[in-house]
Amino acid sequence: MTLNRAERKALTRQKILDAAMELLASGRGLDSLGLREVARQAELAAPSLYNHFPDMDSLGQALVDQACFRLRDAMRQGRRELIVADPAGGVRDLVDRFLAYLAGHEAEFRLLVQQRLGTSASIRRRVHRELQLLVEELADDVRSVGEHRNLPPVDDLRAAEAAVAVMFGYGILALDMAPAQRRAGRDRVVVQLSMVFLGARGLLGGARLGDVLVVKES
Amino acid sequence: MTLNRAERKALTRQKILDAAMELLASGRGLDSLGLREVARQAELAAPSLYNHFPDMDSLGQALVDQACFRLRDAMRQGRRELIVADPAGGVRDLVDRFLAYLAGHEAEFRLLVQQRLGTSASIRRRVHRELQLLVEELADDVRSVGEHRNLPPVDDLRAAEAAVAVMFGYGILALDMAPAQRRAGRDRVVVQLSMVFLGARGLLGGARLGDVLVVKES
DNA sequence: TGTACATCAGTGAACGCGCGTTCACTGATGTAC
DNA sequence: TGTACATCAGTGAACGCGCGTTCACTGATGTAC
Repeated sequence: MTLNRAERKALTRQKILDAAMELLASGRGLDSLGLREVARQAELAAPSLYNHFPDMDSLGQALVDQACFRLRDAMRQGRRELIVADPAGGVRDLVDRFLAYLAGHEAEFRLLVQQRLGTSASIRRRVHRELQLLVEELADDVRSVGEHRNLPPVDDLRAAEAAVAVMFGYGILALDMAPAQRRAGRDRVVVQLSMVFLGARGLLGGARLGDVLVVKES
Repeated sequence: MTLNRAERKALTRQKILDAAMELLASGRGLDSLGLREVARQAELAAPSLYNHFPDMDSLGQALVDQACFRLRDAMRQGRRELIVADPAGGVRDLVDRFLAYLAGHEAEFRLLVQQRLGTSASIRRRVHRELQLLVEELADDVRSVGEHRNLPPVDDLRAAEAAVAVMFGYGILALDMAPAQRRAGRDRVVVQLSMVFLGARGLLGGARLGDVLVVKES
């Protein structure tokens, strides 16, 4: 396992990214990271960072890219397992996947959510695009459930958007919770996503707000 | 209109807060604001700030307090007008109030949302408490609609939470939109809130995900 | 395989700069008599 | 009302500090022959 120059360089680059994530893990914001501070954490001389990133902004970009990649990777694990056979189980599974991601990638989640409102327009767009992909994948799942069960169609994109908003909203609160408390919130999110998906079917079925909905006899 | 010393001091304090908000309005984060920078914007000498705030953290607290106050103030305007007579109109009205708030208080909204994930635990709690109050007021409205129309009860707190999550999620996206585009998104949010509230009724009516809901004949 | 040269990731010293904070001071406002 | 003193919001100069960045340099790795 003797490495050539390019491989060593890639390792150092990753060491820098890891060092920056460690600093972010303490709750800091991307804007407040200093070059010297990251270098210190990575056990490198400050000027060395210039061999890998022209400035702190592009380091930030790289961090966000990495976090985006890992979010989608995590949310894809085990997708579409139960949902067709058991929509309610599918929602629970979705929430559990999200909670598992959150438990394992807290700092990255915080980074992504923070950067939806960050200073850099390009990073904001990057994160929004990533979340849009998440929404679209979820919408696909919603649609395929409906098709396999011969349910009336549904505005799946809107429903998926709302579902992601609910999950992320809970994720933000969960960052300040102890693990047990987090798990206790699971049912709450499951209920809220159920509201969204049930309501989405009802809405395209012609219901209006204020109507009483009942299960259709089949 | 000759002012005494305390009144002048209060004015200067507000001038400092306004200066800080102006800096934040350009998209900057609270952490990155410097004391000298704020002093410059407020047209004061740097040490003057110490006469009003012991440090930058407490200036941040004051900014967040102000933003919290204005958010609830704005969201209360015209509350409960239409909702009892016309639930769908009530949702539209809710969304419009939120969009009006957003249009008029962009920097404050950004500040609040950023600080849900900020460095200061006390500020995070402050914002979360404020949003919780917003949720509870909305839940009250949802409940009163149900009561006046003899609808089955509903998990109004959960529904209101989901609704606020959806609105805020849209608000974040809207910060990067032109005004016309923002208004165009109104219907999308209205649809999503309708999903939530309709689904909430269905859910407590015993429906499960995957069921088809129809309007109950009365 | 051996040798001479090129590349380039990482270094330590140095720079100028703006930061937060302190201090003694100013002068207008407020208070006591 | 007038006078003497106290208060205190705001100031300008000065401090030490860590920052981002530049530079010439080192020495291991890679390449050409």
